[in-house]
Amino acid sequence: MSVDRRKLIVDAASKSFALFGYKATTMDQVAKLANVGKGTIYTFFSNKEELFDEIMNRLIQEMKLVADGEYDANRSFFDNLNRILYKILDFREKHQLAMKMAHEVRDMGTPKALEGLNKLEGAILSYIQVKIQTAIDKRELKICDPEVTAFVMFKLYLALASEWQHSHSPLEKEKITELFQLYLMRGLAEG
Amino acid sequence: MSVDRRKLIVDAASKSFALFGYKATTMDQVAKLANVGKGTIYTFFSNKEELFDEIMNRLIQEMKLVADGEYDANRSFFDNLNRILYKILDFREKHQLAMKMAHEVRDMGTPKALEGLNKLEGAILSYIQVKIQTAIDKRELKICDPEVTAFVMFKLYLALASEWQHSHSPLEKEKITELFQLYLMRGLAEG
DNA sequence: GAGTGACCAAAAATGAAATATAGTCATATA
DNA sequence: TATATGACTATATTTCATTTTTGGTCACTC
Repeated sequence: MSVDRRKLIVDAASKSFALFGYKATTMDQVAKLANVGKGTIYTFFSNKEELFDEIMNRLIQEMKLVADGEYDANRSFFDNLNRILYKILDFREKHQLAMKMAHEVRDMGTPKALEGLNKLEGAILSYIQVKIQTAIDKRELKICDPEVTAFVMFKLYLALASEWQHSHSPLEKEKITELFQLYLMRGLAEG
Repeated sequence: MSVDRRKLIVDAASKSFALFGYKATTMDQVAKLANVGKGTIYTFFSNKEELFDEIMNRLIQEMKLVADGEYDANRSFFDNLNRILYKILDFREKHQLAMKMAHEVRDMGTPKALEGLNKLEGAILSYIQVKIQTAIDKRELKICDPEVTAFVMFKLYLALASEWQHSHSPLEKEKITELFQLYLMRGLAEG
């Protein structure tokens, strides 16, 4: 068989969405980047949104894979959290798509980009939530609402890994995992 | 003397900025609301921005007053934090200006609204930062970077008091202070 | 029959004319 | 004569008709 045209399209679209965002990525451009006729895209995806969905689902799946690959049921919640966080922070490039979506939502309000981000956020939150529930059952975490706790962990992650650098120099990933431990796990109270 | 025209203007502008935002508040409207000729506004404020600055400074000062009024050097950092947080959460109406600014920045990107919000955020952050440093010196808090810690506390506050309700029913203010204690102070780690 | 790009309708960008707004100042008022 | 004012102006914003771009189709090619 000849080259896998579907993969060509998905790869080209991935790059384009991450580089230019949802709106600024045109089907003509994707076709040209993938060295494929525009009509060919529509034999695999019924519209632009479906193509975008596939890319987002891939990102989500990839992050799950990274997390699952690092997760070890025999280790403690903190240990797993630390190592997964660390691994995820290594993927700053992979974050580029999510970053671009966030930017686009912020300064253009593209609805499809917002939808994609929400889906990603939802996937991350429910992943964390399950791990939290497990840790509570194992008496590793204090009793708490897993949904609120997952939400807080995610927001803390965003604050340290992304928002902080809006007005300061970025924190090292070692620093971020360390702060995570201090603030959320051990707590600030002395003694 | 006749009625205090300056106060009339500031009060009218306060209401209008909180109700309609920066951009949608016109000087004509403020003049009409204050029952004052438009030219009169310019005898007190050299332009719209200066009028807005005065309103923001009043908000900042008012919040400081609330915080300082509740602060008691003899009590613990946690105790003070809790009570101040509680008091601030009571002022949901007073937050309306800040909320409106946040909305306006989010979906119109008005630069002056952003500037105002940043000023408010900066004031809050440096206020918290000083209290944190004091608490560290008193060995009430573990040693930590007061700037990052103030930032994290502020973000946690925003997450619980504002962002959470974007996709869930709002948390009671009792719940918010309780979660603050759990996550940041005592920490999630069991045992 | 898988792959294509010229083609079309719909959406978005453009820009010029119409409107609204910040800021001024000659005049009114007390 | 101090202060207060609103008609006025220059600038910024909105509107809207026109042009351009783009998502999606389909008759045709290889």
